Amino acid sequence: MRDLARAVNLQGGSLYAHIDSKEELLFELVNRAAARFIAMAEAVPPTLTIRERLERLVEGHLEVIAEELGSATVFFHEWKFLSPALQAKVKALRDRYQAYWLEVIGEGVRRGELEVEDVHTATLFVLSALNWTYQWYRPGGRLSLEGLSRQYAQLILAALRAK
Amino acid sequence: MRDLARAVNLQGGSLYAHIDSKEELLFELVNRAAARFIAMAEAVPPTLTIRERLERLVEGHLEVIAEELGSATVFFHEWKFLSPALQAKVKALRDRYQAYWLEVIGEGVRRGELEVEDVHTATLFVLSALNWTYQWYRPGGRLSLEGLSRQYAQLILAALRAK
DNA sequence: CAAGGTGCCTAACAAACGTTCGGAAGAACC
DNA sequence: GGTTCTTCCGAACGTTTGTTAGGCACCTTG
Repeated sequence: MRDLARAVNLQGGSLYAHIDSKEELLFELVNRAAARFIAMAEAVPPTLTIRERLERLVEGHLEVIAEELGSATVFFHEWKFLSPALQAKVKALRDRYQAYWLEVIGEGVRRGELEVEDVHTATLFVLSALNWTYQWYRPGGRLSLEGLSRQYAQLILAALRAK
Repeated sequence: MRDLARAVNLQGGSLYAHIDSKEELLFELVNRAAARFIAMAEAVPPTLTIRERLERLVEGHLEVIAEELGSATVFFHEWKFLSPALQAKVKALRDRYQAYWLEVIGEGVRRGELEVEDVHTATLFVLSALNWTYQWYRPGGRLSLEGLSRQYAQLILAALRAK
């Protein structure tokens, strides 16, 4: 907390004029990150083809991670340290986001545009590959965000056997 | 440290009859996990087909994660908190493991059995998908380890456009 | 101008942290 | 049989942790 305070030019105790607890702060951060993922996903028009929707989702997901690498790291790691009540709230958002992906992939399979053995496992596979990028992707690195998005979309569409 | 001590029926201070520091303990754990991944990979006979080698690597990777979910979690998260010197040692092992995967995938591409735009990105993609499983896979869950391995191998081979 | 509110400080709190130390009890070795 | 070694305890150390409290300076509002 004293580190956070210093980062905004305050003394440790002064933070508590603005927040109630460290946990509230953590929740706020994690919650905002989750909300960004959902907002991104729900902004993708369902009228597009499955392929296009997936491409947009991949790009959007990687964009959110890239734009706030710091928050993303906290988002993926520290939500476990929230109280059960707050943890449940975050989990609800996460599930909603995952359900969105599942829905898109499921719809693709139903239309015969994708082909996977199990939609649930396939969804987890895709999100796993995307989530882990926060571990190694660094803006300004060898790979641009656009390049990464394009290649990842390609790999994911191939994995889902897109026609 | 007091928690760790209690887990082996000792008092906090008594641990220090056996170890030098908390960091040494963390390094030991992280190092062993890394070694397990490498040992698994290097036990896969290079005489097999590319497809078989990848299937074995996928299964092996998921097995290591599943067998020590706790260690895996620490391995993936806490290595960042080691001193630069120890961090470098771990990083060397991790790079060696990644290089092994890169070599197999690269060889597959060279032989025309796989087809990817960039071998390096494809390797990161595959390892990303595999690594993240520690976040959600739980033994005894909906999906058996065998089922998961088989499906993941299938998804990965499709992503790499295996012939 | 008085009154209240806001924003921040310094100081302190209790608890938890990693670690050290002296000593006690038992096992192993000459 | 005495000595050394090992294993562990209990207590303490200095630091860091999240958080609270009292007070000062400033701004806003009646």
